[in-house]
Amino acid sequence: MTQISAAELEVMAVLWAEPGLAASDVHEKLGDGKDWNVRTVKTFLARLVEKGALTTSEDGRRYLYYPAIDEAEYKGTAAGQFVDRVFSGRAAPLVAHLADTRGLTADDIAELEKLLGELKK
Amino acid sequence: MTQISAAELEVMAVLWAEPGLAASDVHEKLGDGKDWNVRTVKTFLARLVEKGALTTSEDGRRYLYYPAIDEAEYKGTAAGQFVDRVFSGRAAPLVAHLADTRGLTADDIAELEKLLGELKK
DNA sequence: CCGTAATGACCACGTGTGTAGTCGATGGGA
DNA sequence: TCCCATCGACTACACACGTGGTCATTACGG
Repeated sequence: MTQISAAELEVMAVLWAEPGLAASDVHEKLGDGKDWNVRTVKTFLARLVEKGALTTSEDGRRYLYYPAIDEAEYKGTAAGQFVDRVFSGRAAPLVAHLADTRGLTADDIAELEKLLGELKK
Repeated sequence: MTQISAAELEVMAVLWAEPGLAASDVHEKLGDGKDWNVRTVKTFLARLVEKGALTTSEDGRRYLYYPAIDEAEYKGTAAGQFVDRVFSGRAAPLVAHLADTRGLTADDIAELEKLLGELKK
């Protein structure tokens, strides 16, 4: 599984949210904050296709892009790798650190409790 | 804050666990699994010093290396960045994904519950 | 005392990544 | 009809990273 870089991941996020966009559309959606040249965005799209993370369908003389990997699956794997890399595989300290440095909201805590309740079953 | 790469982080882990080692000691401690050439380890050490993540003290004709950044602080920041990058800043989905793809152990769950109990206060 | 092994300083090199430019084709508005 | 904006294809390039080599020096065991 070739790695998806930080910048490429932002492109994936756009297409996970709204599959079937053309390069210029992706560029537009990214506009918020990111001010990448449209050619830069096209480079990322091309690399993601090369990596097998996106597929294309032709639409006239342009391409529409679709995610070829599942969002949930990717994120799960990424989370696992991160926990391994930084926290030696232990999830609890990760949550502790998150709580510490950025403060979990009450909502986060409630959500986590609900989650734990389900996990215990 | 220049980024610390995956390989460099393993070196940091050794020195966080046991500060004041020489390059060859670090190489030895890494032996487990990693079979990096001692020169490779030295490259990482040098780069970490350059990045300001380590400091050195001379010990005869060699250096002893000490972490210059705090472990907990680094991990907290890294966790925050990861959650931002991959989970749009939401911690709960991250835990959900971890639970999903790698299965939290009963111990993990217990630890998280304890943590949440404290956070609620 | 002498050679060997280890040390730091510096160098190398292929691949990935962020950031874009050039070029030839082409669809659409003036 | 004709020119421009836009598209994909290809190219560029500096810096990071993983991996390790060379070289001159020096401490230590025999």
